Amino acid sequence: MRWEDVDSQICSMARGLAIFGDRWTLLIIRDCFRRVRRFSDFQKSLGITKHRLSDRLTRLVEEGILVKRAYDASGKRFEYLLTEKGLDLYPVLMSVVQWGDKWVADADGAPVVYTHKSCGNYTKPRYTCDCCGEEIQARDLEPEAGPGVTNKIERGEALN
Amino acid sequence: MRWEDVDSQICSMARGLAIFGDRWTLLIIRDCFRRVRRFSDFQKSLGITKHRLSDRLTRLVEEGILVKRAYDASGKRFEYLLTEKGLDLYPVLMSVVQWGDKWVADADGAPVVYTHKSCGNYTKPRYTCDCCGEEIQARDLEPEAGPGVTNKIERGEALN
DNA sequence: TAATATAGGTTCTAAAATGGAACTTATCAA
DNA sequence: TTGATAAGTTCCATTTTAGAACCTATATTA
Repeated sequence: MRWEDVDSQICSMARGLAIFGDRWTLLIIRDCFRRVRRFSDFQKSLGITKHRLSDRLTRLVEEGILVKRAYDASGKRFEYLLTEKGLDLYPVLMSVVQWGDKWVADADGAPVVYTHKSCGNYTKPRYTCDCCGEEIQARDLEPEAGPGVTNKIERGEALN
Repeated sequence: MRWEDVDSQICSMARGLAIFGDRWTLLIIRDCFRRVRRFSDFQKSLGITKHRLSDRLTRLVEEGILVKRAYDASGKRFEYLLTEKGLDLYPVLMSVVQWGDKWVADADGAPVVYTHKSCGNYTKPRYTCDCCGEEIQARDLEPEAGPGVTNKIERGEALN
């Protein structure tokens, strides 16, 4: 199977990764969360080639994760901003950061720490159950076919 | 910059993505969480070529995310299992799944739903502050240089 | 016992993606 | 008026990927 066809699966991970699961894309989005907005600033920050950057930004705009907006009167210089769809990727980034802090940071510790503005404390966000508030790990969950699958079966559709 | 050099940054995201931020790798890990263990089963499930799969599995073993273990007496057939380092990637996968359920699932809804075993309810895990329990979004956090940066500055080291 | 299937790969080739450098076009600043 | 900056595009060499064929060892079937 070609990578470009992975999004044909009925799988939210496959469809998400088809958009941002390749080289550079999530690092570009990381920079967006750090308020990097302009082509040349992405390039300096990432060390990516202009060609690659141009390609990735275009795709992220097509996918509705970024919007491209002129930032000066000439209308020829642009900035790239996260949409709501893009902002919703925050948990993805934070979970990568937390994994990295634990497993691949050097001995000094985490490069960045976070204060939770509303409670004023340093925080290490956790994944918790929205019912009972307990922390969630793989073994705590029991997966089961959801409507995205069962509805299709009821209608007698193939699941590819 | 070459992709293979991104892990030289003092950035937990860059270092994490240097390991699993390329095509296929996170989908292989997804399969591990679904209890896929054998070479041929990964191949059927993913539709990836054998060459690519072999390459990715080898790297994941080198990185300590999977272990390779013989599963029969001959010692010539193997299974790949998540280590603790690999199991810790669960929040990364779940956050991708949840983003995908919201933004790229088709109209029927989520392909998979999850029951929290200990409380018995369907759950959509959330990112919450480990101090106050509130849900966390990008705008709720104030990032700041952590020990991984400040210690190096104190010692007068360059930050590359 | 011979033939076939299965598991877990490796090798080969063509096509696609990437990295690096040079070039373009338009504004801006001295 | 000259040079710098921004936001790209074009070209080419190198790397990565997809697809198919091949290989080796064990297990199963005829």
